[in-house]
Amino acid sequence: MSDEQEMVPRKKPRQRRAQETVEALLTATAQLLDEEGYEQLNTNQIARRAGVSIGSLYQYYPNKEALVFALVERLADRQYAIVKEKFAEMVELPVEEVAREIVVALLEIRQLEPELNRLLSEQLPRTAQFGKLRGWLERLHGLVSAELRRRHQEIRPPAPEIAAYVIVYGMHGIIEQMGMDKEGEVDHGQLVREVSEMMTRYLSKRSSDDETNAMFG
Amino acid sequence: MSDEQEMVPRKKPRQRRAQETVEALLTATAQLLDEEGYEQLNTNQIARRAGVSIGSLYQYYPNKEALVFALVERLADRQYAIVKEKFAEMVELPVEEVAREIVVALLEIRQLEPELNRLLSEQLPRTAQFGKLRGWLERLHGLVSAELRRRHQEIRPPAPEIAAYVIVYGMHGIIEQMGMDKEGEVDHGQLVREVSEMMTRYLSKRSSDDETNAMFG
Amino acid sequence: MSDEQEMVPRKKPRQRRAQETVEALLTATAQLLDEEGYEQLNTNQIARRAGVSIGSLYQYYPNKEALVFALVERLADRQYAIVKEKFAEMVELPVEEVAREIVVALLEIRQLEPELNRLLSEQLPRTAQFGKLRGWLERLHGLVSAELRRRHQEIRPPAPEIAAYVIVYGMHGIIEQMGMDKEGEVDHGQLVREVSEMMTRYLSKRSSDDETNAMFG
Amino acid sequence: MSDEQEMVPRKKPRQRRAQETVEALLTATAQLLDEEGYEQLNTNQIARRAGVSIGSLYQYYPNKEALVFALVERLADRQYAIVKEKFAEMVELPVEEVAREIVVALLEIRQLEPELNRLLSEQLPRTAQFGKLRGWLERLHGLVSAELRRRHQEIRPPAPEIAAYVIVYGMHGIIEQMGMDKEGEVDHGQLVREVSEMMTRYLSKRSSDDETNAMFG
DNA sequence: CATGAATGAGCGTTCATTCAT
DNA sequence: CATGAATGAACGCTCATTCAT
Repeated sequence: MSDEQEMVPRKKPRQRRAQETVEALLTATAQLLDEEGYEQLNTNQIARRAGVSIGSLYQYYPNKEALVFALVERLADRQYAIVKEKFAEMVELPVEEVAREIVVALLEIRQLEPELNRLLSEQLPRTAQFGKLRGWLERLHGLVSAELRRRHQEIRPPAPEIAAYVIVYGMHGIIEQMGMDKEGEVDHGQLVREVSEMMTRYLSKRSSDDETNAMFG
Repeated sequence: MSDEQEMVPRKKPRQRRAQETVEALLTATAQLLDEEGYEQLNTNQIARRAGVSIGSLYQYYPNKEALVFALVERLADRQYAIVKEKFAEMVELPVEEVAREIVVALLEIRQLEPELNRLLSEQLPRTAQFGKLRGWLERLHGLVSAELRRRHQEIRPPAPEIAAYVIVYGMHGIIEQMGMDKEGEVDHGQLVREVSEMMTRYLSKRSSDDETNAMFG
Repeated sequence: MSDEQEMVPRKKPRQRRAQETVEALLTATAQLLDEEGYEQLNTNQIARRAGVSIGSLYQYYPNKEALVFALVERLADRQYAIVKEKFAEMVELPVEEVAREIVVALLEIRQLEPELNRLLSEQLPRTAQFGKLRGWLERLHGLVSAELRRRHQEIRPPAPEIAAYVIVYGMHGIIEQMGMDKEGEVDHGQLVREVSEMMTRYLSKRSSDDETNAMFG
Repeated sequence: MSDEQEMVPRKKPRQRRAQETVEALLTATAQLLDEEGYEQLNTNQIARRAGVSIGSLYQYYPNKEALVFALVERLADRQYAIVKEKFAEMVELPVEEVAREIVVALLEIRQLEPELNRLLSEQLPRTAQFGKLRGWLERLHGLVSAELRRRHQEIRPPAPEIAAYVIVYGMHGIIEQMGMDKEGEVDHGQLVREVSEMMTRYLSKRSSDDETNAMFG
């Protein structure tokens, strides 16, 4: 249906003025995506808002998908870069702080561009063409799996992939909802503490291995 | 642009033949939503696929949003009905089993119509117009909050709303990802056990009350 | 480049008013082809001239090629029908009258719709997509070959295919030019006589077989 | 729309590098005319194929018509030059050889650049703007008329203009079709002999002067 | 009520052409 | 003179919607 080629920019901007044109197009795309939604988004409108002729738009992007894809790609790449960096700093920390660090890192990432994040996850279909939007979660899952495997003696959960899955996608569900909350509806500070607590408890060897029986002794 | 009125069917089908027409339209809508995506969806195509004239389609639905909205509404209502029923059964159970029951209930709900669920959460924007798609989560959050408040003496977390938030949206994040997993990629049985463990531990009074500091003494 | 499908009408007009729409479109196509040329021809203009909405045009024809193709096809079919009929009448005639009859028939055919004929052969590219425009000449070549073979004892030329080729395409070249002549530039009556003479002489067994030597004894 | 001025190159290339640019543009034009057809032809594409910037193209030609016109003009001029030369050699020959010589000359001309010839007569509209493409035929008609008038005592046909018309356009029709034949479909050697025979017989005083009636006594 | 022909606003996209660098 | 970024008129075509039959 939509070739890989259709997602790819048509030509790289070489001159500075071309770079500015591209920047204006992406900014306008983000704005209109917010105001109108993905479906109503259209190239004529984007060009007008960007103060650029429709012809120039088509010099650089073959269609609106490609523009949105560029937005997604930029964001995903920046977010994954941050995740990787955080993980490098994490190797030295005790496991209980790791849990909290992941929570904080995911929040920070979301805060990097909260509007764009909200926008893209609200408006875009979660289809293959925008896989990168969620794709960085898979990469994060890989990192967390590896880290948990490295620390398997310090933690409880048997299979690192499963534990990482629960942590990454569970936290993502919470954070995504936080991104949709209206101001003051929920206390995000408290939420962060509770999410950390949940993750820490989940990873902890303490408590009991035989779960509920021991829980309420 | 999308008034509340625009979402509402034009008239209720009274005769049986009319009921069949509506059914055919909704089935065709679901099929084409899957095959083409929300954006490409169009009324002429839906009518053709349903074996119904375009004029007849407009007898029952004023536009394509209304068709999709009907799909969403049906599903959301059926899902919330199940949730309420489960909760009625839950009041008698010990708290640790409540956690597990919620997990199981959410999975069951997702399994009710897994394809339609995947379809709708993949293809539709998460905007106000399709709020019902996520809206039942809010209602679930209300139910869980109430239940946790009722049991606040049995559990650890201080604020029931916060705890319910963490549980509901965390689990939803995990289950949504499970819905996207390819066959055999992850062991869903193990996942269910681990998610239950996580929720149970999170609610448990044991371990530490003063959070992580006390956890690893 | 251009699929066979692209040439084919989208749907057959069933109702009378649809038939009128199609007729108006083809008439407008012919007019504008004359006024503007094939390259400048465009669907919006055709629809406007036909007094029909652009949407209706696209209900019946997928693009301008298909419209022009329909024009070509109609003409080619009518012309070939005439040729076949003429040939049926010709079987009884002596060979020298056959030559004249072919000349007259080709002229009549051209006179059937002289403007449309001029138009199409002036404006259209002689590519595969409009092959039918010249295609009927091939069919005519087949008929003439067969007739000459049937009469091979009455005529001179050794190979009927070659003779038919010379006659058909030679005459076509002359008639095509006649179609382009401005009024009064050349005496078409005289031309017809001379062309007949040429063809008759060409087919005749008389004169000499060893050509030029005997010609001017 | 297409002023005479629009057909004319903007400036003559003086330096050698400029001459190469023009050459590259015309070569690219011919290639793309073949690959895409006249309608799809466009200046951006021509410039790209020629390895020249679009700005440079517009230094030399004001539009795509001018490029194609240049191609036509070159060919027409070269072809007419050959015709004139042939005719100069022809004045001494006996009339029967003249007929054969014209056939041979027309074939040679067509063979001069068979691809370009096929291309241009296939792809271009036969309208005033490319009149030169057929225009040399008119000039040829003039030459043949004059030659036949000069020799009117040696030949049969009453009016030299009519005879020249029949000969020139008849032969052109045959030769044009030969240019479209697929390899091996028809024996071109035999065709040339038969065409010569036809023309010779047509011009010959023998046989009958009073046309067909006398032919088969 | 069902049908499907007709409508036309409006988005998608191209490409001839200009002009600052 | 060459370059190629930018322009925007204008054509291609779809699809939601209406309405006569």
